[in-house]
Amino acid sequence: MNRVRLLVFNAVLCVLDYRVPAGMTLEFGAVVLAPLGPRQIVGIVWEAERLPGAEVADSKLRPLLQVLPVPPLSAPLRRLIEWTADYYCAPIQAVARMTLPGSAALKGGGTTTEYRLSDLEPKRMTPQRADAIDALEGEQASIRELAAIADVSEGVLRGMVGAGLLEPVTVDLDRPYPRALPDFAVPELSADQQTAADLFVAAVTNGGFAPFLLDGVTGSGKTECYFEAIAAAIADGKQVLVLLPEIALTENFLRRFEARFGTPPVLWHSSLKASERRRAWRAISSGEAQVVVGARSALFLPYARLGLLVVDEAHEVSFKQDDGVRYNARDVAVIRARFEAVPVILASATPALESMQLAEAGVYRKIDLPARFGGASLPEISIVNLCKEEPERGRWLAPRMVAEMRARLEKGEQSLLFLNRRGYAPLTLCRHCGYRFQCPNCTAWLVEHRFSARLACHHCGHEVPVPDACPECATPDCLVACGPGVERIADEVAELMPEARVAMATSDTLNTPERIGTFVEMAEAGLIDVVVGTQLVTKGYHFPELTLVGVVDADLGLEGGDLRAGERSYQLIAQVAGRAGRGEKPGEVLIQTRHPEAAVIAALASGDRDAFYAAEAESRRDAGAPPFGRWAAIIISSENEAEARDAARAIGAARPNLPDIAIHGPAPAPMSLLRGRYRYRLLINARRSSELQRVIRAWLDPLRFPQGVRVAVDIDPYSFV
DNA sequence: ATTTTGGGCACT
DNA sequence: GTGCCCAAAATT
Repeated sequence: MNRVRLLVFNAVLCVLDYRVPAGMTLEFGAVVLAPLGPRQIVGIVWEAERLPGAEVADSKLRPLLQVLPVPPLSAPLRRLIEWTADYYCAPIQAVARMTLPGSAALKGGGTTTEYRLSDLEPKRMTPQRADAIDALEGEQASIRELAAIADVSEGVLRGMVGAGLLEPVTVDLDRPYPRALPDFAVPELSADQQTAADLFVAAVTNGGFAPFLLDGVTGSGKTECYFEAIAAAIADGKQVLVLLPEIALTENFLRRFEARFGTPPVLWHSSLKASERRRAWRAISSGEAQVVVGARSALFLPYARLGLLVVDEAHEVSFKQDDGVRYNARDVAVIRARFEAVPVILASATPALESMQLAEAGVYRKIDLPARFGGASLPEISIVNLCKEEPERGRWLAPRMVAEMRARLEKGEQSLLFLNRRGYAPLTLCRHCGYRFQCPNCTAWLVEHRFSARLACHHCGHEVPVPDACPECATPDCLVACGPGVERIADEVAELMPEARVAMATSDTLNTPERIGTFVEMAEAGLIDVVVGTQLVTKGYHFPELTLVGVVDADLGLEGGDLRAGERSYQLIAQVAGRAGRGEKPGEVLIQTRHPEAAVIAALASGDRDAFYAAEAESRRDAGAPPFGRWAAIIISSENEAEARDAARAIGAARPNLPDIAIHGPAPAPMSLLRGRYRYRLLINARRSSELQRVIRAWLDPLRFPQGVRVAVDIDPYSFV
């Protein structure tokens, strides 16, 4: 009797045994189609001893239907899936699901029909058709995508297909990508860069696990260094994965990549269209995709010949996924490199404390790139103490900030104001009765967006038009905006310096590649005097005339008691400071704060990064926080408040009593209502040596909860909401 | 998660 | 007995 154990993508079933029909050959990792009741499901053939499950009698087993025509998942990837599920207390099938595309992409082969403008002379012309013909010049895509591009209905385009104005083109779904050329444009490197690049290249050529921490200030040329490692890998026929935070912001990165290798990389991110996702997945799993640039979800794909992993901006908190499987892509990338026996490069100008500690402990090899490439000097940083230099009433920019901006304007240079808060004002209230606009689905104020005349929740997307009168007391014109957002700062600049050309750079204004492109072109051409932006502006842009960076509120990120708040503030401000003086002219940075004595601010002002890490390490040691101790959170949520509370109490009642593990709660989470779900939370603080995951599993596994109650475990949480 | 089943109940 | 609704059981 030939039986196999499958890992199936089903929340409850997880493990199912099947009979192998005569003539079917299987290996571990094979992706197969199996019958389940009247349906068919996809499963992965797994080592039975690694997937615990009750033995089912041979007589109950049904035969597998077929082996799907994709390469089997490799042993290192299977071990990575097991490790991730184990470490993050996540269901293994939820982790495994991240490696496979939708089931259609597993079937292989196939074509799709796209459309483009034909040469035919239009007989009947309508305004919509004229618009479409204008907008679709040079485009080729599905009807739906063309309709989005031209901003006309699909009906209009179908009519044009009928009239022969659009012609169908049959496209191979799995058409190959253009080849990246390792020697397309080999750059001149500085001595420091060359040393680093040589080390990376040697590590790639030799193979084997080799973790590097590439530490270099903004503008020191980290990218060029690891591009050489990429070149070595693809010259060897190996694949490379480059993980980046927020893939939408990589226009600049892609241009640099194309300039170096002659073609763009294969992209992987959440907003790929189904056909693009499928094409990329098949190229990745077949080994044809040479360099994949992706967001954290690209980490679990089944690379056929992985030779190098790069995590750029490795300190970024967005590598921590906060829904579904709560993993940290930076940490898992190092584990994957170990299982695959390949080098991994973590690149950052402001590495996470955890990474610094691992480098100090000798686990990572630390490579420093001290100088700014091209001789540009680091900006001068000074502090504006808002307690002493107060802005005028109702304003947020201190007189010194305004004076410096005016000086830049007169010289024809640019200023950048950084405030990590979208919209006009974070809170709106009624002057008459004190009513505050709150999100009905979340524990959060509604943020006024004056641009779109709406009040919006930044957590769930809830939006209402700004009303004329207070909804509580019906007093007209009584609403006051409290606190600043970037829109309000932009207004303030426009009032103070009416002659200045002000541009806002937030995810609300720069939400398409076209808009980003226009913004960058205008800023580079000197058509913008002042940029007011959120964290969107902290990386990637290089404006030669930018000589002043103003941080509007350096204390903003320090609120909320998040254990990484200090580090995150430091990183954000250091990154945005790095925007100043990247050209010929030296840059200056002004930081507005009410707490100039705070460790973060003092370290920024003195430029003493080591002092910051030392202070941060000490406060983490005191708090038992990583890397000295460990934190975990259990988050219980339900649409029904009583159910969530009862489940949280049941978990609290079953808490283990152990000497080296402290358990706090359950208590309502700081955001006790999020996207319509009531949330309770327990926090667990443990010694580094404790077997935290095993304890949590033994604690939660026996408990059962009503349907609708979700219990999520967050190991090494970043967000404490 | 999805599908099947079976019990309880109203109605013919 | 039949149809219908909903909860419980089964799915390998």
